Amino acid sequence: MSEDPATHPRARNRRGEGAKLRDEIVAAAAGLLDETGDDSAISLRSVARRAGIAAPSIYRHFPDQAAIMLAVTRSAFAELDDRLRADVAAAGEDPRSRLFAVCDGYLEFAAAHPGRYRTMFGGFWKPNLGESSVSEDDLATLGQASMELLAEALAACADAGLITSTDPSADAVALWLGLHGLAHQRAVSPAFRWPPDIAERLITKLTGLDCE
Amino acid sequence: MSEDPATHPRARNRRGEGAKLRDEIVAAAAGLLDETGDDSAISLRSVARRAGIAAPSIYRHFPDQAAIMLAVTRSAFAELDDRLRADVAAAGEDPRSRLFAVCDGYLEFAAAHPGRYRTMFGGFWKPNLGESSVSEDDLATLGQASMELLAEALAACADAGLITSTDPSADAVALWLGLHGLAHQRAVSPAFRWPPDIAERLITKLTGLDCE
DNA sequence: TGTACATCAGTGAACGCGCGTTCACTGATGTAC
DNA sequence: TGTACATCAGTGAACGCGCGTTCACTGATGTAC
Repeated sequence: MSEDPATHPRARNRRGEGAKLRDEIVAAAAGLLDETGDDSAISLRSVARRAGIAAPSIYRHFPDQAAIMLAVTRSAFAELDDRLRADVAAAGEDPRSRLFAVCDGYLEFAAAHPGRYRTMFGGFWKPNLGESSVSEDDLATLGQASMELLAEALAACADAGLITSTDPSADAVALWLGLHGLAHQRAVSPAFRWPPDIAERLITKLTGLDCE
Repeated sequence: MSEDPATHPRARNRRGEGAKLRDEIVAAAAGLLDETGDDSAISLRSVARRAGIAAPSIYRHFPDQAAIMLAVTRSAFAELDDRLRADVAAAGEDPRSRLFAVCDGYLEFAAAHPGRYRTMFGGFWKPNLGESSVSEDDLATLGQASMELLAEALAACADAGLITSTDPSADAVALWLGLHGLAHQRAVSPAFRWPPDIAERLITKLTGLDCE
């Protein structure tokens, strides 16, 4: 990362450390996404260029180009999940603080990585299933962990009597949809004049809790 | 439309009616979007093939490929706006019915044309501004009409005392974000097990009105 | 300790493809005289 | 009314490009003896 690939092509890994390149490839793709915000800018060749390697070198680590996209998406979801878990842990024991921590963390992640966020949830890049190495299951399980984290935080508020809900898991989906709508659309249309308190407004309405 | 372009290439327009082809090109692009749901499947050449014409014929009507995307997006927004206006007019004078008519119409449009919806709001296909014929203003004004329609319907409910709002226009944005989150994510992940009442749940929370 | 060799990380050249765009054109149709 | 001609709608061939992928390869590094 400290080397400029254009001038110092990159040192080859030592024997037995070839797997390191795999991570560098994923990082290069994530970097491209964050910078261009356009997943059509991610080609096997552009990722290779950015990683400072020849295009065919990718095939030692990924069977095809869809596999790179899956790997970068998976790693982005894992990063989101880690972040949310850390946020909720840092929020202490109060269910209400924990719920807000998840919501805020979610929105901050999307704001910090709009390009990656769009790729995670945009539903484009979808490989021609069957022609590529990526299966339907690979895609279906992607957002699950973060969704469950949100559902747990909301259920804890219901258990504590802070909110009343006829169906906490459906309410969690509704809350997530609102967060997603905001996160996604802010990534897509940063120029829109968003009301400054739009996040609090949305969260308040969807959780039934005041933001204080 | 009744002709199969593969077998009957299409009759050339009469003199003075060349502009008809413009509409056919836009319709072909919209058709591709609805069928494939993938805006990378829309190339100048794929649109030409579908319209039953040679690729260069497009240049009589559009300066470049970004202009086609803008035209098809514009026409999709116009279609959505027309639909919502018709729905709200059909709902009569009750502000509450009118508001629900806009919300339901919005979600139905997205469900009926998921591919087009993703292209309208997905924020991909964004042309390299400056290199193409499409300007930033062209993009900024796109969703405005429908957004205003929603804001008016919500403001009418506030005026009628059906809801209390500290800021009706910000609440309209929040409501729209929820609708968009649901519309978008249903288009992207139709396989997810959405709670059956998710739309009512979301609209109830965001408007502060019961769906009865 | 020295050396032959298998393994491993990564490369360079080439392929066929679909793309956006350009160019000079064709042939039907309406119009001026 | 007939005919020459300008206009218009649309075409076919070609271009250069970046793409994903394949192939046979290179050269450094660790290991067996």
